[in-house]
Amino acid sequence: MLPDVIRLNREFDYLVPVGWESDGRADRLEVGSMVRVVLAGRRVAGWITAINPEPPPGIELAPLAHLTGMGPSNELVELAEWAAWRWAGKRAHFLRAASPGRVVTTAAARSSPTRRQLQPQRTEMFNKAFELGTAVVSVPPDDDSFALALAACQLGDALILVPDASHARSLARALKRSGVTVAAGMNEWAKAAAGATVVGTRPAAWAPMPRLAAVVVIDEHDERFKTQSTPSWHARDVAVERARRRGVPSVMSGSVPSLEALRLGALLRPERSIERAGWPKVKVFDRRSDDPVKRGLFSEHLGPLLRGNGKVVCILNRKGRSRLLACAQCGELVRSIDGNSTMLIIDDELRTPDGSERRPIVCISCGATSLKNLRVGVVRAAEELAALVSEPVGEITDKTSDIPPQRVLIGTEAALYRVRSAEVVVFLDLDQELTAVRQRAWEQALVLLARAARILGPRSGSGQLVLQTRQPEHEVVQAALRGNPLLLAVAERDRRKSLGIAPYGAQVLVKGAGSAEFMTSFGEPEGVRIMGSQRDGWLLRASEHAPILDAVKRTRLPPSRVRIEVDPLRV
DNA sequence: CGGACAAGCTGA
DNA sequence: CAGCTTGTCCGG
Repeated sequence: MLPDVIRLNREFDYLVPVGWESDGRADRLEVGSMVRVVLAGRRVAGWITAINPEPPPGIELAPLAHLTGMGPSNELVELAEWAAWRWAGKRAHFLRAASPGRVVTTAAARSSPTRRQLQPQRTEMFNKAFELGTAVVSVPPDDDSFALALAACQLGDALILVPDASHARSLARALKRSGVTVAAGMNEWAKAAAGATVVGTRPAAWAPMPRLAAVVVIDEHDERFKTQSTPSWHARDVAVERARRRGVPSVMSGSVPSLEALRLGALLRPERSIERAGWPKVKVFDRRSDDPVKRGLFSEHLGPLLRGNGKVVCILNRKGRSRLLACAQCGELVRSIDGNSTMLIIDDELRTPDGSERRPIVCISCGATSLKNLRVGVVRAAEELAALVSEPVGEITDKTSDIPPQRVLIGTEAALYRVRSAEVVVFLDLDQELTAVRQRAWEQALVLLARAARILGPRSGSGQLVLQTRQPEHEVVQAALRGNPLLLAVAERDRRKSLGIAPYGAQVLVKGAGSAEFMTSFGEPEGVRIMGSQRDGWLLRASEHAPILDAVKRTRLPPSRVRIEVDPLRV
């Protein structure tokens, strides 16, 4: 058995108490069962990881103290071992994730609803996706994913992951109406353990699925699938690996296919005309061509557009503190030579955040020496916007619970998740998203645009997406403009390949008080590049995960804290 | 992780 | 040398 003690991370052998044979407990005991034992004088919880192992010689075994209840299946115990390797965590972390929240002694009886004849909405594309084994399907931004989920259910019990709890609820309800037996994520663990289709968010990747027949990951690009705390595992990757091991198909869907997904499976996309029709009309306002004197947060073309009748949502993300500089003369953003990072004024010169490039304070496109700071607070922006449209403006942030009644709203990206529909969505400062210091900044920017597209509706409707930017030629802008998310994927792939970052290379960050000690024990394994002291830690790089993760697994953990982050979003 | 026990430090 | 702190080892 493996104790539920993270630092311990070692298995111990115990005897099955004699009494358990007669009262049936021995029959319920299997790999994954949750038990309590006495270890070094104290009672600890843990999981059975092997039955009848060869105990080490010369040790007198103690009996198990208590059979708590059901736990992860044998299959999930093995998957937990893989995940512990993949994200440099401990098995106990993942076994916890795969265990029921409350004690479960027996699986619920499998309810067999009158399996109404399903109305198959199986489109050609989804069908083909399941035949491929592992596939990515590109869907329009406003796709509700019901058809894909239903197609999966027709193969048998399906594991269906969505990023959002309310989406999970509505999808579960819709599937039930179609006659599918559904368990709601880990909350209905016992029901899932009896055999059901599971619909849930990130934790549901670990739901018990005795008759798993297919895996579906909806909006696979969504960052909510990745945990914030260490080990920060990704539910999409867990679910796809789970399907692969089980030999069942997995299909990932989304309107902005991630490179990770494209690496895992083959891409299926609708005809271009259909794909394009799913995105709204897009207007791009090039801020560089605005009157340099009056240039504020709003393009001069914006006023007439916003004074109409429909609902308007303006997005101004305050997230991140990075300032953005532009030439006061020509409006060009101050960027590095390769254009990939923005520059800031440090010690009276321009520098990239990593310090690799520096130059005097001069605009490279026009030679002017006066720059201006583009950052504007959202409160101020709301006032200016109210003046522009001559009516009150409502504000939405991540703390807003009720949507303000005003016709015109301004807010952070949270607004895109609150508002259901709108006539116009304006990204007041798209450049802020495009230049954010995150590895997936571009992908995330397009995800936001897709989110906006969802509330605006398809091209055939009246919704309009407005982008204010100084980089109208940027792939993110072009992808939205043409309703072709793959335009960005292609550009991103080339960029990441050349930088050697995920999924075309592995990066592991080692931080914390014990990191120096850890690195001594880690050594210098073949195929791993060790980049010295990044801030307070080390960055390990390799062309793939295995050389780093195998070595991490072999490395002894020092007593003081070490934080190991696999494929960090910020480096 | 947390307990056990050993080696090291302090003060009378 | 008791009494306490700090370090290292180990659990079935």
